[in-house]
Amino acid sequence: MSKEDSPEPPRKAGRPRSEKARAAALAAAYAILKEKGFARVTVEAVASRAGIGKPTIYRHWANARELAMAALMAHGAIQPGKAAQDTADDDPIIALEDQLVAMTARFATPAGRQVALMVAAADSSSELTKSFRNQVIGQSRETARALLTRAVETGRLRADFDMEIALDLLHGPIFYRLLVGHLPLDEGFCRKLISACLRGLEFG
Amino acid sequence: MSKEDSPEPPRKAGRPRSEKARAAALAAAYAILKEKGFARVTVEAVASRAGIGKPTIYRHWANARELAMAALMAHGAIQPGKAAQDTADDDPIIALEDQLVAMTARFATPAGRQVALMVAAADSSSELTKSFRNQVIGQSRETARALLTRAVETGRLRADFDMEIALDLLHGPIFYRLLVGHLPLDEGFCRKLISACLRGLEFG
DNA sequence: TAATTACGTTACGTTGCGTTTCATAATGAG
DNA sequence: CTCATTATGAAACGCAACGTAACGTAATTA
Repeated sequence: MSKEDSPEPPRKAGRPRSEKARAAALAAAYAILKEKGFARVTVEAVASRAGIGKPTIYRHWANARELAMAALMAHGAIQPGKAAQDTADDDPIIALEDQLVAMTARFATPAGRQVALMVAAADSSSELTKSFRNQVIGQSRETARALLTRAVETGRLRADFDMEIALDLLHGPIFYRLLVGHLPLDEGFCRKLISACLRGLEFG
Repeated sequence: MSKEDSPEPPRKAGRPRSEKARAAALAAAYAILKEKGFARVTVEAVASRAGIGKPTIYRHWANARELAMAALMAHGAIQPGKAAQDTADDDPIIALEDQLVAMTARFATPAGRQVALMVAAADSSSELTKSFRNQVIGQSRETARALLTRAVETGRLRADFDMEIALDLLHGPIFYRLLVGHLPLDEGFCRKLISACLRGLEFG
């Protein structure tokens, strides 16, 4: 259920799309992305570097932003790091902390900030955008959701909170500091944030 | 202490900058911003509409983004709404709720989303960006900070939390939903968010 | 073999950028 | 008053990238 990419290849008439050209475009886009940043991933630069034609790129993606998102997804540069699950302590709370700290560290870089910005600025109506959003933010949410659920089941947390709100509570402030940049986004902040989420501001 | 705009006008030699041209640019930029959105605020469009020259615009602002930010600030389109303070209940917690709900309502629009996106995407090294950020997010934070402080003083909240963390806890998730758009950003969310912040996820 | 579709190349028109040049206008200094 | 200084609007520039169209060619199905 994880890969229903092509239910069936209906094999139309005519010359098939070149998978080689597609892969070359993704590779070139990813290379430019890493070397020169998001703004330099232009259709013309990718076409030139990949040795393919511009029209071919437009046959596969709507514009350079979508191509950049596709390149990031294709190269798995957004994966939440399975290390989080390896490090998973018996205590789901500690595991949650570790996972959020790791996620923060991955995003608190110029490249990570660009990825977050791409999510924020992307055209919401595009299917590719939705996939990208799911990879960038959905993954971390699902991991956190599982840990919170386990924490509730083992009696470490109350059970009467709204799960989506809780996830926003944990992730929102990180995203906020990352993009607004009003205050530093470091591990100390991340840990204090989690602590505050758990304890709340009121008297117990 | 609120307007130390020009400590002194050092009156250099030569023709002075045309305040009329400056105002025309800001007005035209704001009009285009409202009518056609942020992306259409180009230096050429503003110059044409304002009846001024492109070089004049570049003499005042570094690029179209900064001009757009300046236009928004000049027209006070970002003010936090003093209504929040008027509505201020005796109970600072209720006042805080009202203020955050009002802020959310203002931002949960296409225009508000654009403003948030401008903050996120702006060049952090620019002074104008910092001013803009202060107007967009600083204002609401200061209001919330005052209310939280009052709530602590009147014994409604614990006093051992980190104020900046608390402010991020309240604002971050709103900003997050606004820009990521994974789930709706409405008043119900806003109120549940505040409730969760106050209570925390742990047992009391 | 014919129809169909994608390929890479090349070229096109468009938009917007940021800069330069120009003659002209407005100010302060001498 | 005259001069140096600086800003103005107008026009034009070269640059980059956009997205599209026109080719002739290659690959595939019917």
